[in-house]
Amino acid sequence: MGLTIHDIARLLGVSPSTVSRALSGKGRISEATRERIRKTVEELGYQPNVLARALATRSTFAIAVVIHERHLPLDERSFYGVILETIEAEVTKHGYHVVFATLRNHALPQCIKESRVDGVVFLGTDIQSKLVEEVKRLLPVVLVDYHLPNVVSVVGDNLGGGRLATLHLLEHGHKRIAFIAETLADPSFHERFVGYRRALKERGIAVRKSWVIEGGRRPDSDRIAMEKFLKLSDLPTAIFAANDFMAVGAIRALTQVGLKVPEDIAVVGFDDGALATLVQPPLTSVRVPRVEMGKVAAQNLLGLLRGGDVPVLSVLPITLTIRASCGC
Amino acid sequence: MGLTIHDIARLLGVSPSTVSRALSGKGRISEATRERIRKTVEELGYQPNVLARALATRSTFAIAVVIHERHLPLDERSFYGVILETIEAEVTKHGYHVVFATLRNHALPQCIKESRVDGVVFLGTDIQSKLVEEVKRLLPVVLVDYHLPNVVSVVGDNLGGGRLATLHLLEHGHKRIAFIAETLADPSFHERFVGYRRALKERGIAVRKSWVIEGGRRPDSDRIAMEKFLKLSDLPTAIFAANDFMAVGAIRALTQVGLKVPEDIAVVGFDDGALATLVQPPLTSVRVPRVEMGKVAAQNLLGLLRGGDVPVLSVLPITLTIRASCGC
DNA sequence: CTGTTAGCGCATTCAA
DNA sequence: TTGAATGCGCTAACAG
Repeated sequence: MGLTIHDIARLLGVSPSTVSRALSGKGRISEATRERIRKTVEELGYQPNVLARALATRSTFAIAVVIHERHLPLDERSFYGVILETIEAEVTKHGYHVVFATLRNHALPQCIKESRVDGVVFLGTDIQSKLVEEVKRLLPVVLVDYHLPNVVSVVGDNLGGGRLATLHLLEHGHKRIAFIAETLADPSFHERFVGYRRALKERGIAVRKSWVIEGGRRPDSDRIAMEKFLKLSDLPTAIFAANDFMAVGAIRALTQVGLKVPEDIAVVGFDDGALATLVQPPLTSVRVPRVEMGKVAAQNLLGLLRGGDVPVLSVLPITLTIRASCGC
Repeated sequence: MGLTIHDIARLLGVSPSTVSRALSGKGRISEATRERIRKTVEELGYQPNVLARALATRSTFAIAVVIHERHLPLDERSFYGVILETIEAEVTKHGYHVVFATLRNHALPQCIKESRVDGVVFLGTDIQSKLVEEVKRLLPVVLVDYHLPNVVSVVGDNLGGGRLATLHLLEHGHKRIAFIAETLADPSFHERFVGYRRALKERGIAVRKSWVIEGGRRPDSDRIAMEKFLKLSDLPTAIFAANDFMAVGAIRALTQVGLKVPEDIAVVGFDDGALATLVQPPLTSVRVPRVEMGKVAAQNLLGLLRGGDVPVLSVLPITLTIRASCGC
């Protein structure tokens, strides 16, 4: 703190630019003086001033991780915390920092406007493509858990996962399978629904509209959905829930009215997070590779920052974690 | 982007410093020229370069929110995501940004070393006081969910909450109340335990050591603890869990062996997060004011940055959210 | 009230 | 291989 490149230059009887070169590794410099400089830098605990460096080089060594306000709160129902944490861990290895920001009212986050960051990761859906295009003109952008044409995106295989879960229930002999979600307006949930639909189609089973149930975007979405479900005249024998939150709500609602899971009604969820092992029976759930998503997103953004070539769309493989709620 | 203070100065036939003054609001300037400047700045969409500004003023308008790696992952069991998000929302109002960082191996986070931030919020326990002292010499520091002497700290009333929960069970007529936690080595959990002990003492009931059960710091801590619990020769009639995660695990374990909650054994948790309404029966739980904690932490740090006076210890009041698991 | 001057700390030309 | 000079964009002290 306070110690500058001039101080250690003067101390060693060299010029500031020599010190700069020694530290940045750019430009030719003799091994001897480099070692001398490195040594005293070490001893004195000199820390380069990143602000000055950023001003001179026009790069901040910081990235923004931006989450849409719709995905808040970042509470027990969200898995974006894990992704954030993974991105931080990954970019930190390469000397980068993470600025955490929220996307409010579709307004360009201040940290992007102010060029406080070298690149941006957007977490979650519902980000207007116009906005993404605007940011993309300024900085490298990576989308996570969402995708847009011509923007580097990292997603889990929602469609494949939805299909996998549904096929698993079909293999258990279920032919009457309901699909419940908070809302199909959410692209991820909709993709899972398409997977469900595809699996049924493959087995020649028609989709019954009344068995596709939305609870709405609300805290008690699970209750609303299950109220609708329990009012059905001919109850399905299985439920595929678009996420674990809804699946857990389903199990609770079913248990409450005396229906046994999985004997009376089987349940499969989607996410395979901490909730899955919290319920009784333990939840069979499609595993969303959140850690991998964070890692790939970070690596892709770092790739873009280096000017490298990066796959536009990374669809990460998804697996089914089998526990008891499906009847296995 | 690219547009500088010189550009708009030249455009208006004034000097750069005049523009600077107009924008910063510092120094005297005529209302007329200020308005002229403000107008063209608006029209041209000029964005001051924060890096240059930071270099000149030595203030970054960014704060760090640092979480100890022990509290990772930031998954469905953590409530620090909410606190992070609240802090971001709060400081954003005042033009500040949030750098998210992890405390690894008790090493000073890079963003602090590099003076990328003006202040620091530490989230969670287990932060070595030596480290905090070191940071405090460099920057204003606020602790959340933890406290240290002479450091501005924001905590929930863990002791009061533990007492409240235990008293509630006592009022239900329970005299045999177990306490389960991941570990008493965690200061928050220990405080909750002290509250439990105090409540029992107040009613002249002795603490039975075998009824104070730790599951350890592990993902399946709840299972371990409940295994121990179910092996007790004389089963308590109530459980006070140090957090909702353990409470939910308790309910699951009890249900699994055919014990009814709350009829056979009552359960009270601590946190009152999203998990509490996810289980059956819904969990009676001590509400940790996470949003308030985040807000107060942010406001206190902003206060310190302004050089104001700020309370060293803020103990936020805690309430009991009564649902069904206690027998009410 | 406004313009001039001199840094903030570092990177990067260009000479030597 | 090294040093001197210049600039990154803004703020602040000092004149005027």
